[in-house]
Amino acid sequence: MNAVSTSASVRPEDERASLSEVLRAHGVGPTHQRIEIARALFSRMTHLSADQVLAAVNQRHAETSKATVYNTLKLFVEKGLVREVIVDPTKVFYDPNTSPHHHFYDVETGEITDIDGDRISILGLPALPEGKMAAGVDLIIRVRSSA
Amino acid sequence: MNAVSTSASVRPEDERASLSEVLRAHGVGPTHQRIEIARALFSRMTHLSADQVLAAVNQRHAETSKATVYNTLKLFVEKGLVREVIVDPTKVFYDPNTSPHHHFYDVETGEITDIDGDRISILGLPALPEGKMAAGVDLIIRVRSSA
DNA sequence: GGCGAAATTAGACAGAGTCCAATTCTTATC
DNA sequence: GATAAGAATTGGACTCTGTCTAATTTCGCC
Repeated sequence: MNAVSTSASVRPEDERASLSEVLRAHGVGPTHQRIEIARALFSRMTHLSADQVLAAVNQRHAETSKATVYNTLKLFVEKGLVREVIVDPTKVFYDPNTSPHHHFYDVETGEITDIDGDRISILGLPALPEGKMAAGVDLIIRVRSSA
Repeated sequence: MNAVSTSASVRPEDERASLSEVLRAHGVGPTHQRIEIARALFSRMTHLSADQVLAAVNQRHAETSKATVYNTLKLFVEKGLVREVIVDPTKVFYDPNTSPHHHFYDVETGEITDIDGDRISILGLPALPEGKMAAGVDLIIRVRSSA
């Protein structure tokens, strides 16, 4: 289950209010733009790149600048609202699913699919380097069409 | 053990000849530039970005263009001479170690360290998506200075 | 409503990587 | 060793993602 559930019966103003709550709960002051960006991510629950977020948010009429999208995504990552997924050398994806999980990455189509973290154990990891602490474990399985 | 061992006693012309052999063995026609790029990677055995390779190759006097470095690194990846390591959203690293292994990535310093693949088992991986085959498994442990 | 702080903005900028048409090199053949 | 055909290399313009900045707008609070 995730931070925001988006059932079909939620009235738009209630959705905005509940997104506002979620932002506040994570120490993020809610603004129009941040709420729209959060909605773009949480209502889709897929992995979006910054420019996909920009396009989604400005779909009807432009309201949010590129700078704000980048600022906000960075802020959301810091505050733990979304996770960065780095699998593609040309752009970063943002993942509204923050529970521990891993990814399939289709190198041909660019498609990213979640792998539930519960089912996976990684055995035999060596000790972390001296004076370091873990900041995240990303397991990425690259796949392509079978011949 | 790796494709090319570089002991201190190897004469430069022998090193070039043996790199030539390695390239041919992987279906890559040897040229001056490709040999120099291979040497930059294999003599260091560390993870280099494209522009670090460019700088290394042109250290004494410029001899190889940016386009060639990019073309060649892509070719080396296709032919299995080096592996791409995608951990940093701003640049790709190239890893001359092609045996199965994983990486520590220090998010503060950018340092990349190998984790021997022999010691690690990943349990519980789900079936690959329909019609897909694995193209690589990358486990990345992000680390930072402990508080 | 008004004020100070925080957020947003347009657009210039930076850096990694790509593309292209012209040139140069490799290699196979003689 | 010379030649010709194909392969590789080149500079430089270009694209794209992401950053920066100074000016403006909005937010939260009294």
